[in-house]
Amino acid sequence: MKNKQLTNKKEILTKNQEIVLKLLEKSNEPLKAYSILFNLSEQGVKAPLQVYRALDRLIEIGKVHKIESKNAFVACINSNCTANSNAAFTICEDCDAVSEIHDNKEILKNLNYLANREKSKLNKYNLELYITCKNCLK
Amino acid sequence: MKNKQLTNKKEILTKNQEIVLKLLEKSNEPLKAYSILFNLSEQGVKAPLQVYRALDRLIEIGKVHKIESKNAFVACINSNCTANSNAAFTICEDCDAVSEIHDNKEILKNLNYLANREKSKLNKYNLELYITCKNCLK
DNA sequence: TTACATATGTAATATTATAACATTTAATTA
DNA sequence: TAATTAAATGTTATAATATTACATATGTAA
Ligand SMILES: [Zn+2]
Ligand SMILES: [Zn+2]
Ligand SMILES: [Zn+2]
Ligand SMILES: [Zn+2]
Repeated sequence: MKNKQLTNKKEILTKNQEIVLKLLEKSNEPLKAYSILFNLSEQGVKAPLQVYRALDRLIEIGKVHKIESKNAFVACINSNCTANSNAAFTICEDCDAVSEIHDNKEILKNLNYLANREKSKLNKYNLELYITCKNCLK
Repeated sequence: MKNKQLTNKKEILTKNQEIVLKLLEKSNEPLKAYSILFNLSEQGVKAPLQVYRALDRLIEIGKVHKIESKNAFVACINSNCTANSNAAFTICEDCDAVSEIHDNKEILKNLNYLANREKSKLNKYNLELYITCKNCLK
């Protein structure tokens, strides 16, 4: 048996998706698409499209998020995102450190309220908090 | 007296800033930088830099916001943004309508809480709510 | 097998944004 | 006022980000 049977088809990744995700997971900062491309050139990734296509899919299934204000990509560390595509990040304006916010039930509740107030339906959200982080405040 | 005296120096706009802001204010949707450029070509705006420089400044003083996930720009409709650079938007996934959220005190309170929880200081935030709007829900 | 959908490869090109440097205009100050 | 400095503008080129279009390959279902 080549590929073990998975209950969730979404979790079967193709080769390109796999190596892009691996790279993002071992990176400690968001990576840009062309940086991913250069990093993976020895693994057969030779064109922007290979990267963008893999990223598109990974984002679609919630394994990767795009930090819109940075045009950069991070692996998701919050198992819950897979379900709803929501994401919330803090971005330190001093040291550029980016981290995903885990416990965001309260946020979601508020945002749902905001959307409902205008009689519209919230599908997903993107939240970027620009902060000065603990270390940089010292 | 050519220019009336203003208490807040920030509100004196240069020619390019003025015409870019005017265009955004009369537009009913976010505009992309190159769309602004083409729109203003007859008014002497001939190079991307003229647009980007004006936008940078307008964003800095809170008169314009960038919708990061669309690389597009809108005039601020919330007098309060000038002070804090915060912005929150709803974006309809069906009809692309974008609108700025006015009353966001509650959001700010929540986000401050999130930042404080991690012992960091919130400087500003960018929030994009992807919704299905009132009209498109019908 | 055939038919279909999905994934991949490749080249070209579109879109968004900035760097570098020259010139002009406005604001300060000697 | 003239001289000095700072801010804004103009212009060209180029960098960085992302997509289109089309050819080929691979996997799946009938
Ligand atoms: Zn996540
Ligand atoms: Zn920091
Ligand atoms: Zn605003
Ligand atoms: Zn709509």
